[in-house]
Amino acid sequence: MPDSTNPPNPPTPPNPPTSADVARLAGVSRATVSYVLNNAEAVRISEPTRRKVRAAAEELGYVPHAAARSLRAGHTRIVLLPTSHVPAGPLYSTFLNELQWALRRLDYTVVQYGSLGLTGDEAVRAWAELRPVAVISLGETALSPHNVDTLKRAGARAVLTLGPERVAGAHALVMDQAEVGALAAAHLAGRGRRRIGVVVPEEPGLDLFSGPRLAGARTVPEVEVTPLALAYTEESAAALAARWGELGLDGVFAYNDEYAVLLMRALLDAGVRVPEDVAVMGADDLLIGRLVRPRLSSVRIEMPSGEWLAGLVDRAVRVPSAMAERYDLTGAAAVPREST
Amino acid sequence: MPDSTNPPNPPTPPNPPTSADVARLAGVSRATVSYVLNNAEAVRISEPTRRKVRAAAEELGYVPHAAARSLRAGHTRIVLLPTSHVPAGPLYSTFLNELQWALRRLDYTVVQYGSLGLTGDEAVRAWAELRPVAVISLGETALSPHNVDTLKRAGARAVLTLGPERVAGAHALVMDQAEVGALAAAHLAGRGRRRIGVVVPEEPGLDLFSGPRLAGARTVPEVEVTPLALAYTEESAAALAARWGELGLDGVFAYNDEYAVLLMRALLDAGVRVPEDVAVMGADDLLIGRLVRPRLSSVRIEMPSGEWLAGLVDRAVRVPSAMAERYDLTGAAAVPREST
DNA sequence: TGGAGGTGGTTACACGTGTAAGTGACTCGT
DNA sequence: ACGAGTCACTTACACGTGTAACCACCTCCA
Repeated sequence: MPDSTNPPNPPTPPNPPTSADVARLAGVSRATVSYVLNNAEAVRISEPTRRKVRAAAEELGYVPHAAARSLRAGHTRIVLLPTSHVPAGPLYSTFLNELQWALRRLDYTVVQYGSLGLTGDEAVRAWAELRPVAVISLGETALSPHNVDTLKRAGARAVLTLGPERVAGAHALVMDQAEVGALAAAHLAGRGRRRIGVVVPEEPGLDLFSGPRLAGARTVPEVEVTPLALAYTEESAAALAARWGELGLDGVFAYNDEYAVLLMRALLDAGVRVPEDVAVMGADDLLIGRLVRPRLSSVRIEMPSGEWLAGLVDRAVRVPSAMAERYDLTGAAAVPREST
Repeated sequence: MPDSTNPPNPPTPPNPPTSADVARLAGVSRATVSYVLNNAEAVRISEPTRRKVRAAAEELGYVPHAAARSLRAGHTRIVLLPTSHVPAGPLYSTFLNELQWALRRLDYTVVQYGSLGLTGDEAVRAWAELRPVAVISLGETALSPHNVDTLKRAGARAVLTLGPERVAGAHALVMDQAEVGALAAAHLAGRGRRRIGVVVPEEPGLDLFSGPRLAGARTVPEVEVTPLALAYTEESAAALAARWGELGLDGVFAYNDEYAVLLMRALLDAGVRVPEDVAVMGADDLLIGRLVRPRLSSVRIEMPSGEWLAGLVDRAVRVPSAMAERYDLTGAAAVPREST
């Protein structure tokens, strides 16, 4: 018993108070404290005792220990969100924010976990240590069926993947980014363009999106595709615009409205006319595309709302069986404006 | 012992394997398992035994239970990041991302925690349950000294606040958003403008930034300030531009480059000339401001890098005493371009 | 031969919590 | 007056881990 005669503000706070401390101060057993503080209804505790316990807890500033609690309970309410280290565009980042917020509202604890330089297996084991009740893999690293198994053995009741294809054992939200590229290329082809460039961001971490979008553009037979690396800086865009003539392109699909606006600006500054000399197309239908002149053509994507996904996770956790294994989030449409 | 004769793929995975299961399979005691798997050097274990244990752990897919571990250890490596539910601009959101990534690299577990509709005290108690080793309050709700005390009693070795003023007991990163507003207003005044509007976003959650920026603008004696509510949509901007004439303003400071670009577009579309009729000024010096015409004047802000802040947190955790109580992150400068 | 010292383990406890099962005191109906 | 039944608690165990303390065995030297 190290703390006799509690000073009001000890210079070195000794230890977080436990329910045993509360029990001692209230003059009851630890079990009673637990019953009172958890509002147990099956056990009858007199009102005066309840007040004593609550007062003692208040005075000590008692806060239960989440780790001990979930150790005892055998499960957590942690939802693991392995994220890459790049913001990946406003559309995606808004979605992510919504998702976190909605999960919090459903009383889950959201834990962000970057996989660092670890291999897939190492990363998954690190995730499993937290015993998350659900994992939402956003596709930075594709999960193997074995990984899904590891997570489920560690107590995960739901493993969701958001990516281009489905993973065995997990619930999959299949969203086909290839279709975005295909729509863009088809739209450019419809405008009579035949030799188009596809901007691939140099920033790492976007591969999951940029790869399929490029591949999708290649599936359109009428056009010939040239990949173009571009960093999200004015210098990089100016350099690309400077060698534009020798590329011989009459259309360009720029991965994203942000990259598209950047490139279009550089092209205009270099004297290339849009859309006369080159048609420019973005994606994600961001507000910025409507604020520039000429207005940017784009591809609108149906992102699921964060609330919807959070609700899906919640259902999957509560009734793991009664869930579809695959949800198709197809829904993209070209939005023609002035730049094509 | 429910699992005799382990089938390779049981349809219902029974329970996550524990170190006791590993010990049983390897034919050693649980302590030996712990020593081997944690590479304890103080205890001597023969090489054949080590291999047996590792093999057993591998076969069972054993993953340690983080909650049990940190319960025993008496501390965690959780860094709590109470965030608001709005992205709050690219500058800030990039910073946040950097921070999370850097913390992960230092082997901390980042937990995002929105405070929902809870009161300050309730929210802080919810945070304390996780026994985080550090809390980085990003100022959504200002912490009271009592709150800081609660967190420290719960084991937090460092509480950092990022906001306009310092909180007793916590390490403070004081970044004065008022200066941003003052600089913008002063710059407009220097261009001869006297009646300026200050755009205040209608989106909730930005109050912490927009409030001080507005107040800062008001500290400049030469100008008269009119607050202007604006949502981040084209409709809202168009509506504001439509009644521009009756406002009688010759300058506007728009909180953010994004809001500035939005408003400037609407003004130009409504026939208001920039900068002849009205000078427009943004903040945060985003790339977008350099891509529009006329180029947007802005206020550049020295945000600390995420790595820097992560390093600071790490030092605060390891040597709580040897730390300054206050860091001033002042460093803003007007960046004149064509819109003023 | 016998004790000192090293080798390779094991036994036992603590961390903080939730809850099933048990217990003593009191009331009540016959 | 005495078993049955309620009330208001307490006792005891389990969750999974790390580590200090203990112990059996072997080797080596006096």
